[in-house]
Amino acid sequence: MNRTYSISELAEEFDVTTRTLRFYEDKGILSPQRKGTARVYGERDKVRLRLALRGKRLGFSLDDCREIIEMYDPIAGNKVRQLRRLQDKIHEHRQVLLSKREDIDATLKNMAEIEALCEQHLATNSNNSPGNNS
Amino acid sequence: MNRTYSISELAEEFDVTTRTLRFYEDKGILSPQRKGTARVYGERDKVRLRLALRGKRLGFSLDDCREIIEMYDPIAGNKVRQLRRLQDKIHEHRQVLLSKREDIDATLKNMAEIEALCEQHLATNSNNSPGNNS
DNA sequence: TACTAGCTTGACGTTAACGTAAAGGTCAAT
DNA sequence: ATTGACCTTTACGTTAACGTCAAGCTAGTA
Repeated sequence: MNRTYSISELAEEFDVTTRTLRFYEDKGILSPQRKGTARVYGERDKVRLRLALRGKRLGFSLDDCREIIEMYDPIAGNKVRQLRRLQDKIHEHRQVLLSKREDIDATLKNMAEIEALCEQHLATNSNNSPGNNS
Repeated sequence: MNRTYSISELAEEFDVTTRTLRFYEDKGILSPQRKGTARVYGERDKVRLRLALRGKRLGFSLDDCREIIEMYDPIAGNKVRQLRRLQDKIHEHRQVLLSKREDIDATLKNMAEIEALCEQHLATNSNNSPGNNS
């Protein structure tokens, strides 16, 4: 249990390069243990990497990703002030995420419209289309 | 009707710089008319710019954005082959969009979980918290 | 012991998406 | 006719997110 991973193992599992993993470490996203000089990644790193890549897919910068990931960090022992700040951050990010989802839904709707036009044209043209029917 | 816009008018309306508009023209996203050497933007340009910015917010590259935008172009007169290719593109993009939406929903869910923990800690700490209550 | 596989730290190169200055054209108003 | 507010093109600069060597350490194996 509590398996660990070498840099190339982790890279292969997430389909990124080792360069990327070292770069993310520089950016404060990953912080593997060391065995001698070699990096040793654990569960925590896997989770954070997964979150970072998810953030990237949504168009967030790595700095944004780090900010978001840090919100997942242990809450226990936090002062009230810090908890309130965390709440604020959550609300901000939620707004961004919701507006992104609206963008997606609008785009999906457009796609559906185009697709409908597409099928309509295919229906009217399929009977008497000039030229190739290969 | 059919108002036109100077480059700085359009830039202000969409809160981008004129450099960005010229850059998008280089990228084939915008193609304004000319009055002398000056650019004159119309409705079509506004639509395409809006689509491009929406794509960017979702993390698409400008090249991707152009591809997507071109799917909105007039369908009339297309051969069956091209209509089928358009359908394929739509299906591809729909998959990408749907997976992005899953990422968003997963993140929103995480946020909700963190928020719950947050409020839980605030509830248990609010009575006997040490230190400042400013 | 020599070799290979895998790890390390630099450090310079690259691409996308602009920023930013330079040098100049145009047109209405003073 | 000169000023000022725009516009133009050209071109070099910048930032993020890595890619791509180079040079060297290190642990297991033939």
